[in-house]
Amino acid sequence: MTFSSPGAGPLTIGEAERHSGVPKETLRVWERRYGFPAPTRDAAGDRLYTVADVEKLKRMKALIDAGERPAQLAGLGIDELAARAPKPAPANDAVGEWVEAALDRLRRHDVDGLRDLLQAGIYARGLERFVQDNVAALTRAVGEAWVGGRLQVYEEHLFTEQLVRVLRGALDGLPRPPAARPRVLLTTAPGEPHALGLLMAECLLTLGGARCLSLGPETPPEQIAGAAAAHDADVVALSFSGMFGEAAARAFARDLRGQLPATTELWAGGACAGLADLAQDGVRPLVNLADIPEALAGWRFAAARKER
Amino acid sequence: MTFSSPGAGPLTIGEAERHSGVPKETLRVWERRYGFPAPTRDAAGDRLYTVADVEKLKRMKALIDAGERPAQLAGLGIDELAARAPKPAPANDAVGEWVEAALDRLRRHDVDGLRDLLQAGIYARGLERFVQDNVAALTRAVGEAWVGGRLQVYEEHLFTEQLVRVLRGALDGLPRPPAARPRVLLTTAPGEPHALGLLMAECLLTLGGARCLSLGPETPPEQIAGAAAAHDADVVALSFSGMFGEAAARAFARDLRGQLPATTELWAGGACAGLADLAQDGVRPLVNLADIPEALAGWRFAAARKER
DNA sequence: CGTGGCAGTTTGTCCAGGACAATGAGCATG
DNA sequence: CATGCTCATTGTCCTGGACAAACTGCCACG
Repeated sequence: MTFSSPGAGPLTIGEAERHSGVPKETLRVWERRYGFPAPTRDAAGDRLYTVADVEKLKRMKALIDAGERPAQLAGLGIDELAARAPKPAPANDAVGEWVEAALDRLRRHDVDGLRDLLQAGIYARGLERFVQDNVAALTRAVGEAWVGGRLQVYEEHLFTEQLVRVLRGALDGLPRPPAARPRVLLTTAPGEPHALGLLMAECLLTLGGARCLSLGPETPPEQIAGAAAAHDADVVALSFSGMFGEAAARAFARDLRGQLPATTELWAGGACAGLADLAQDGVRPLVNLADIPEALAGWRFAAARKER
Repeated sequence: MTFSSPGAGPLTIGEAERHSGVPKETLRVWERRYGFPAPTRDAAGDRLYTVADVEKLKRMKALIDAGERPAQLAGLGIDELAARAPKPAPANDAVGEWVEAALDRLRRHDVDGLRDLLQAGIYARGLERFVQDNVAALTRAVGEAWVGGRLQVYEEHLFTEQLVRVLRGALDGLPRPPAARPRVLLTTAPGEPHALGLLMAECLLTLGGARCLSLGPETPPEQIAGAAAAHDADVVALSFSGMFGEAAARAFARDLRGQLPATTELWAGGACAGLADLAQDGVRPLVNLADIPEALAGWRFAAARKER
């Protein structure tokens, strides 16, 4: 594995895969079919991608994950791709203005100001509404700004870091009675590194009186099943971001469902498309964050009926 | 992408890659050269790996990352692989006993007890010595226990999660004067998802009076350079875990060094082998955590001399 | 007019078997 | 003992083809 110089010089296919998220096989087949990317070759005949190639690949992947088709996208320029990005909704209400203020501080690199604004949001609206409204709107806005090329990658990293910090701090302040029910095991599938959704869910679940245990991201299914058994979990909750493939999410959830005892519920939430269809497979889809309190109430109702 | 059923049934080569961490190309070439793994085929001729194959692959990868060679390992059984794992050092001193106590709670799934023990360690020894001695020894012990098959993957996840929680909490309690110097930008290279080392470094740096800004893991080099410029960083600090390749680490550090202004120092720490050689490339290697206060003092000395 | 099934197209993943550059090991020489 | 050289080991990349799953558009039917 050589890292070459992704900043100035050309990247190998492996580096292009890591930086863009598009697998090697797919890069080669796109080249064959659509003529993009069209990398030069080094002395050994290995492909060399430019930074601009990788930048365009990232945009393409974001749009494909949002439902577009590669054949339509490959011929477009980088600015035309940005034009296809979903338009940022105008800021009309209070949350919208708050989101704009946060984005503004992010763009001006005012890290402390951003953190203060996040923290102030919690105090002003309470943690539950903050997570459900402000955080949800803000992460969407940041994602859209990134796809549209109005935000650097490092600015997104910075944003995530500050949000994690504030949410973790809030979570530490909540009471966590050890005997609370349901006991919820939180994690993501392998290949899904985004842990922010997990943290948001943990906030709402803990607020709702559940006992949360987070494994962090990327736990293999048999390990999830093992952990659920060891910790006597009533519910396993998964988070799938919008970047995660629909088919992969369904296959993973179905597989995990098969490995869990029938008495353990499986919940799945996040921005991933087609989540609602999971209901057929014995998985409870949480299409938006407001479904979490509902799901908790549902579990408690069922548990109470079983008691009798 | 199908996820199949890694718990019960056979896995495709892509799933085997995701679950074992060994790339597809390497799986095929190992099969050709060493005869392991020897997957069956489905009707279409695609490889089908068993769960046992993947389990052995995980162990092999762990040992290879620790310096063993694949040709020696491929012929061994799963128990012989476990026997090759480094022996856990006997617990003689106070830290050793504390580590044993923590491992014990982890194995008994006493999450609250583990967190209390971690927290108590901070109070008893102070954050600086806690991070330098206890956390360093504990993470090493957990890594060894995992390679030796004495710890499940999910137990390791659980451990990391609790440690992150406690360290983040401690960090929130530290004063962070906005004007403090040096200003340190923290992150890892793409392909290095482990953020624990980053968090430990952030603790020690903040204790040492530096102003830290963490980007979280996996920031591309040009983005690091951009962030360093935007935030007027005096130092960029990278963390490379033991899983990260030596050559890749060097190439990445050298590349980044070239993109940073000469007045910005570049520090690199972590368990990655061959880190010390980076000194030739204008990178300051931090071979163990105790080097961090030293590096800070060195920067302050140089900065003071420049003032005059 | 809506709905379900069917053929055609698009798309991602996998295969074989060869090649090569970088790393590490073993050995000879100063 | 240190340094340099050669050889074996190892991971990554190549080509060009194949195929199954998902999605499209179309038509017939209720």
